[in-house]
Amino acid sequence: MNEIYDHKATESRWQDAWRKLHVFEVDAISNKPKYYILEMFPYPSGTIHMGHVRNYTMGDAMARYKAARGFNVMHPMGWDAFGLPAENAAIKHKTHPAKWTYSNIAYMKRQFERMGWLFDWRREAATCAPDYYRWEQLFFIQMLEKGLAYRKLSSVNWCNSCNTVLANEQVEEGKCWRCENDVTTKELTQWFYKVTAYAEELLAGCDKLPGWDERVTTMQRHWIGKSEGAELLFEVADGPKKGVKIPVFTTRPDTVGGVSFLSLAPEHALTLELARGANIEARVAAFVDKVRKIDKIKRSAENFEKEGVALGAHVLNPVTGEKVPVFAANFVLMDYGSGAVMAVPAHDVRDHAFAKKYGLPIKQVIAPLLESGAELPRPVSEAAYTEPGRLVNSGEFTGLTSEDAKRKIPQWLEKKGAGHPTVNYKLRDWGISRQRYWGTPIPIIHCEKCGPVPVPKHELPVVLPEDVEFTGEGASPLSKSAVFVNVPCPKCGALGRRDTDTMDTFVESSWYYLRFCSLPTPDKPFRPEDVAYWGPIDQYIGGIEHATMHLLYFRFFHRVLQDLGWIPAGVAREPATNLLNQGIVYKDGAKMSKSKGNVVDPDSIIERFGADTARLFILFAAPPEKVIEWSDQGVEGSYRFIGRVWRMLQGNISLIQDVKPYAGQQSALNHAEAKKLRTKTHQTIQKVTNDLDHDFRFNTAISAIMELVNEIYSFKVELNDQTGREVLRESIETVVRLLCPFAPHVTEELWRLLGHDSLLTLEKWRDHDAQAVLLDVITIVVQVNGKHRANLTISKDVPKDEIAAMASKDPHVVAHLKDKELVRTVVVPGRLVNFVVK
RNA sequence: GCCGGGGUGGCGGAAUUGGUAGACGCACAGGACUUAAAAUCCUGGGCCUGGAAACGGGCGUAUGAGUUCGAUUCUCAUCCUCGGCACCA
Repeated sequence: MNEIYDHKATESRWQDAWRKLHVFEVDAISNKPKYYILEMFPYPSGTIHMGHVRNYTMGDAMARYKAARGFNVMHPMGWDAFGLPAENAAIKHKTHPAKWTYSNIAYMKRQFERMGWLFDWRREAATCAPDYYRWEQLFFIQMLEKGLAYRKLSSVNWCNSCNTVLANEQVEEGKCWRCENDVTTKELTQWFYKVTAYAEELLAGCDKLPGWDERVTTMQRHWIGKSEGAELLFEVADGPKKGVKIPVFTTRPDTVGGVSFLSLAPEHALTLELARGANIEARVAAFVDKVRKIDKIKRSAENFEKEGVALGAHVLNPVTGEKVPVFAANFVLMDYGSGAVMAVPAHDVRDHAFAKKYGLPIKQVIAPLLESGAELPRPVSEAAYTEPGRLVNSGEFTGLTSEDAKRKIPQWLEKKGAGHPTVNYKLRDWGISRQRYWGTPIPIIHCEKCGPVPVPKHELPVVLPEDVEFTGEGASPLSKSAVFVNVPCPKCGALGRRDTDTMDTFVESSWYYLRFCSLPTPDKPFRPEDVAYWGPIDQYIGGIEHATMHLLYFRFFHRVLQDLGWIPAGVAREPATNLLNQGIVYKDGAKMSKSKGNVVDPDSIIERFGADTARLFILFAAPPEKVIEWSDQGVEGSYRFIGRVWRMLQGNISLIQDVKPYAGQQSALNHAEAKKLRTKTHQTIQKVTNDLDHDFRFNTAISAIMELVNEIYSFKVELNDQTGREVLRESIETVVRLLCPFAPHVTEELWRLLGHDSLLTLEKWRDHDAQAVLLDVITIVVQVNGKHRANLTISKDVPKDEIAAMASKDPHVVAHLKDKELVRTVVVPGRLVNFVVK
């Protein structure tokens, strides 16, 4: 008997076996149902961290389970290999980003193997390979042709530390998502992907994703930010721009009667125009200049002091015909709606503050609909009343409810050509240009005569040049490669200049799941028939931090590629059916991070306790979507459990090695202890199966197996008890089988010690025996007035009406029923009896 | 401010969706084995309380109400907490 389990030798031996047998290599031909499981691929930073351990252990456990359940499981892996850290490392170590990246990939791939994670490595892809990004360049050109990619000068988010532009999604609380540097704004000409073209569809799709974490769909709904309202036209009444109509967007067209001024964004094209020639022109110009100098991020903070300046001009209220002044105001955003807002101080908090500050009229047009007895809100002269209500002081619309007026006023204006109902979104187009080297080159040549010209498709890929120096200074590193930059215009042949920006790395991760569907295909990004077979992803797993970044982009890209014809029309419109967002790994109350110095290195855990221990701990410590607080003692507990399972088999091997697992009927067992153990065994199968089928409750699945192990420890059997030994063997084999997805190495070894020649990883799952899970003796809870007073152990066959009679005889119950009047008896079959007394 | 989660022992967490609250694990305590320790195996435990013990009694799932024979679970209010968005007109 071998008391000590040698995790090091055992784990590497089985990893070798799995590799040699290519166990997780699958093809798109099978009579089994397909199951595409994918974890968000990692950035090859150098070594794996605990977040990876959690993410990929969950994926691996699911993949192993689903394969055992008879699915044709595709579980691929690759590398999100472009990005800034490679460039920074290049600057620091005087090496090339590619060299750094590929050596990291090699190391991390070994770590993946050491964790026992099984993938179909034939499908591996690194996004920094020209064979990968060339397709992205083609998609770019096709999107350009369809108007889904375009270039514009705009004010963009800029990170001074990363020296590059950031998408809106990459700015978190005014800071860079990567380096946490304060983000500033810059005016730059950039390439954009037109996500807004899909705004409505992406929003509607959120309702059709029942398999997604609701936190994510909620965040995406908010991010898309749909507002229904109206566009109203205010005509300029005086000055040089008399007659020009200024559109404003409002969600409250019912309040239009209360407009007492119009506010324009300082950047609005009309702001300076309207003031032209008036004696206040200089003041307005100074104000605009001042506001522009303040960073947009700071300016858009809610508590930023509201300021404005009158432009001298007036506009006509399209409903009342009233003449109201126009202001420039620092809180009006140029990039939402039309950059102009109708101000209704009586019913909007910001307008109210502004009107108070500048002494502008506050006209009430909405009166609260008060239920009797309700308190009157403060008068509008003191505070804005922002709730809906009934219209007052609104001419022919007086008396309508807000709800009716919101519909009727835009309709009425539409007939007069002064407005119409409309919808606005907060979602902005995705700025994809990055002023960095280590990314996909944007396949464009700028020509003085022809403008931006796409690189002809047959010339793709535009490969990243090698002769680039990494200094960390100045503009795009690519601009320093003369060979790269100076090329003839594909249209006119004159000397042009390549675009020296690269694409946001989120573009690569927007379609890698499609690439994985095919084995490497030199002439295509992927084969449509493979995508038709494997798509969509059945189970996607990754961190919630991507809720409004990657998870939004890849929903967009999936639709674009389907509309471009790359994805067959029959494939679902959503890329992933189910999404699990694993929680973060914490230590000492904070997310593990190098800067906080609270990182636990997975290698050290593998070394000391083995991969199975690491896997078991990370799955057992908390439900998948919750934060895990790292606990060294918890890890030791998982380690102990593996040892306990090992000894359980070692200690019983002489009793079970020459018998088969019990294969008879449950009813044929007459030994009470054996019967009990077998019931527990099959209940455990049922419980674990159920936990894995519903939301992957790994933690409770593992605790159920622990219970079974405890039960086996207390089961005693004699050598001459053949049936008892068979039941014991069945139980022990069950533990090994059920534990395999979580702790595959030790269970593979135990399977071999049980005398099997097969790989446990390739063995089928077991179904529970429906007869065995039924208890023939059940415990009924007996309550008096809802208080637990006794337990009644009876045969499951006792008829309902006899149960109460039996329960009432229990001495404890008798004591509580004494001298009381029995009002009612509640009997829940199989569960409880409750005597209600007075 | 708005939206969405969530408050259960010393800790991580269970509880078949209304039916024995605290499974399983950690930590702790006691015992066995050992010259000893480690490891291992066994036992114990929500809190208060009566009893030498066997065995009872009361209170308990953030707080307060409500529905119900019965509430961690449903309803309302309050407090706290985490996450997201945030001058979006």
